Formats: sequence, C-alpha cells, structure tokens
Amino acid sequence: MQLDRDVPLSTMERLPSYLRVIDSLLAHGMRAATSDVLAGRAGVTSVQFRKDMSLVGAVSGVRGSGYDLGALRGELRTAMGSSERIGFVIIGFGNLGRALASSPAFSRGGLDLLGMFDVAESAVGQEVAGVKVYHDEMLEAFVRDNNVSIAVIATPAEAAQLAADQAILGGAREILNFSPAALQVPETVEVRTIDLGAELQMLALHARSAR
Amino acid sequence: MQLDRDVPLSTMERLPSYLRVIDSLLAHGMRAATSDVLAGRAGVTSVQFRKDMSLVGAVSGVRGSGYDLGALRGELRTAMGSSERIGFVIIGFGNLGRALASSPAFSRGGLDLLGMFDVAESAVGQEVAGVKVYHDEMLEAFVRDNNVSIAVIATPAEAAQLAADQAILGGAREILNFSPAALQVPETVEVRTIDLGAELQMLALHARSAR
DNA sequence: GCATGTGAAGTGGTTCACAGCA
DNA sequence: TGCTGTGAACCACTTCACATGC
Repeated sequence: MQLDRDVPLSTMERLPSYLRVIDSLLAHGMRAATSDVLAGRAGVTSVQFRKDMSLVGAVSGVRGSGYDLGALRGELRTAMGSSERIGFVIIGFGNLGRALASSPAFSRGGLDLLGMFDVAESAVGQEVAGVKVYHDEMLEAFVRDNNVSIAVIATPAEAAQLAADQAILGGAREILNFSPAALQVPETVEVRTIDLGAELQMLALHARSAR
Repeated sequence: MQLDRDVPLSTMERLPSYLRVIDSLLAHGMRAATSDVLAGRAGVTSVQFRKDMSLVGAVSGVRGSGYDLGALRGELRTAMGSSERIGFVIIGFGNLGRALASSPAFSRGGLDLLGMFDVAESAVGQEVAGVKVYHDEMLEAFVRDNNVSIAVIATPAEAAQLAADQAILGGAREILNFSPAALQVPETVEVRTIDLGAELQMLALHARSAR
C-alpha cells in the first residue's frame, strides 16, 4: 500500500465514516464486504467508495468478492495517520461545550481532550469524564505547556476571536469554531467553522422551495 | 431583481452568513459597504461575494462606491425566501439538544422551534424558552398536527434511525442529523448530517500532516 | 478612478464506461 | 460471472481578467 500524497481532500473527509462502518460490521462478526454494502452504509455510491480506496492506495479489495475488513481497516488507519495522538481543548463550558466533551465521537481516533475553559467562576473547577474546567486566563499557558494542537471554540460569538487569539498564541494550529463569527487568524492556522444556525437555514431553504 | 432559478447550491449556503454580516454592520450604524469589507467579514474573497450577488440577482451594488446595506439585506432575504415561517422540532434532550434549543442562531430567519422530544421521563415536561419537551411516542402525531417541516436529530446513534422514521411518517421532509449514523430515508427527504467527531478528525489529520 | 459585474478559463471532484482479475 | 480498479468525460464551482458605469 502506497500512501500517495495528494489524495483529494473530500476523499480524506470520508475516511472516518468508512472506518466507522467497517468497525460496525466487524463488531457484527463480518469479515468481508463488497463496496456496495460498505458504500450504502456510509451513504455514498459504490463507485465513489472504490474510487476513494483507489486514491488512498488501499489494496485489500479482491475482484469478484469484495474487501477484507480487517485489512481494510488497517489501511484506512494508516492513510489517516492515526498512530500519533493529538491533544485538544474545548473553550466554553455552556451546553454545547458540555455536549462536545461528553460526545463519544470526540474521544476516538487518537484524540485526547486535555482541558476545558470558561470565564464563569461557577464552571471553573468542575470536571467531566476526568477532564477539568480551567479559567480562560489559563488558556494560553495551558496550550503551550501541554502541546495542544487543536482548540474547539464553543463560546458565544463575542468571545470567539479572543479565545482563538489566546489559543494560537499558545501554539495551537487548528481551530474548530462553533460560533458564527468568521475568525481572523494567521494563514498557518487551519480553521473549520460549523455554524449550526446556518445549517438549519439551509434546510429551511429546501423546505420552502419544496412547496 | 430577478430570482434566477438555478443559483449554485454553494452560493445559497453562503447567504445566511452574508446576512449576518450585513445585520452586524447595520447595527453599527453603517449604511453602505464595499464588497471587500462584506466579503472580508464573511470569510470569502470579494470576487466570490460579487459573483454570488450577481448569481442571486441582487442589484443594490453601485459601481465605484459599494452596496446599500438596507437594500441588499432585503434582496438577500427575498433570495432566501425568508418570508414564510418554517416549524421544526429537536429530538433528544441531552446536552446537545439543549445547546441547540438555546442557540440564538436557531431562532432566527423565520424558523420556529415548536417542540422537543426525549425518551427519558425525567426530561418530559421540562421547558426551554417556552418550548416543551414531549415523549418520543408523541413525535409522529406532533409532526403531523403541527405541520413540522424539519426534524433535528440530537439523539445517540442507536436512536437516530427510529427518530427519523417517525418524523418522516408524520410528514417531515428535512432532517438535520447530528448522530454519526448514515440514515436511510426516502429520496424525497433531504438529510444533512453533521458528524461532530468527523469534523474534529479532519483537523487531527491536518495536525498530523503539519509535522 | 474605483468598485461592481460577468463571460471565459481554470480547478477539483464525481460519475461513466469499461478493462482486469479472482 | 461478479466485483474491483481506473483513465476519461463530465460537472459544479471558483478565479481570472477585463468590460462597465457611477
């Protein structure tokens, strides 16, 4: 298996969901599956799936019969580089921050939640699944001292930019932003923004046009 | 202003964020702005912004000076069809469900949260911002009786498919899915899945490759 | 002169159609 | 024969380059 550099971004984005499907099938005692089955469960077409495997350099497909799930899982993991562990923090201990902290999805795939941050005194000192809540003032130092790579921002819009600045100052290089603010960051920092309101708006759009 | 059918989907997806930027500028007392300013705050290039306005059929830009914010807001609203109000429900009253319910973004743009649903007896009967939590059993009937268009699924993965089925049975035609499950739905139903774990994985990917 | 507006070129990703192999 | 694997065609969106108009 050869790890081609220059796999399309969109392909990489689908790998986690493929991995989840494979895990689920393995858990049901299956050892192999066709691209049709795998793709169906992941919500893509079989061609798309095969193309992705091809681009990623996976070779555990067997013509005429399908893919060996165990081998495929290994290949996808390698492709995703999931060996190294990555530390992250969550800023904002409101409902969303708590939801994220307790989400099982956040504790998989080599990711470690190292700390949470909030401005409210009532939040500071609390603990979720063994992870403590610190005061926002500590953010920069914490990020630096613990070699945190990713900052998840779950604060109100007004506080988002400041949180981002502190995290970046401490050395964070990736930001997952749940506030609707468009963050201003250096080019070297990767930002993904998930605007929950905008997502719902998109569906509303669809709902209206469907009449 | 002519509402061209066949505006690119990606353009439509950016409209809500443009609208937010315009609102914020208006709130600061500004009456006009250039594409450069508007685009910068929305996190896109100025060309992108102008192209979008062009595609949407907006005509409130004035060569040499910029856009009239009041007029532009009206045009974008029309383009988004935001006159009609759309009802939605949230299924799952865990941290995520609560976070969504109290999110300001969810109560804007002609969207009405009509009800929330959960299986836990302890949740049923509670109230958030005047919206009640009902038992999951009521879902189908509620959706039908209240003409709900959109179901937001914030349940664990195991419960997601059932929730979707009930909502669709009741007449919902759009689903915003926060569970990692790939839902099986009829073709007529639009599903948007936001897998929070997958988003973080994507950043982890970036973090690893940056070494 | 400065900022909008837009056909044309470019880019990235998906789908097609079919070759290759158990 | 059945399913994988992949170059080529296709499509959607973005960026460029420049015409347009206040």
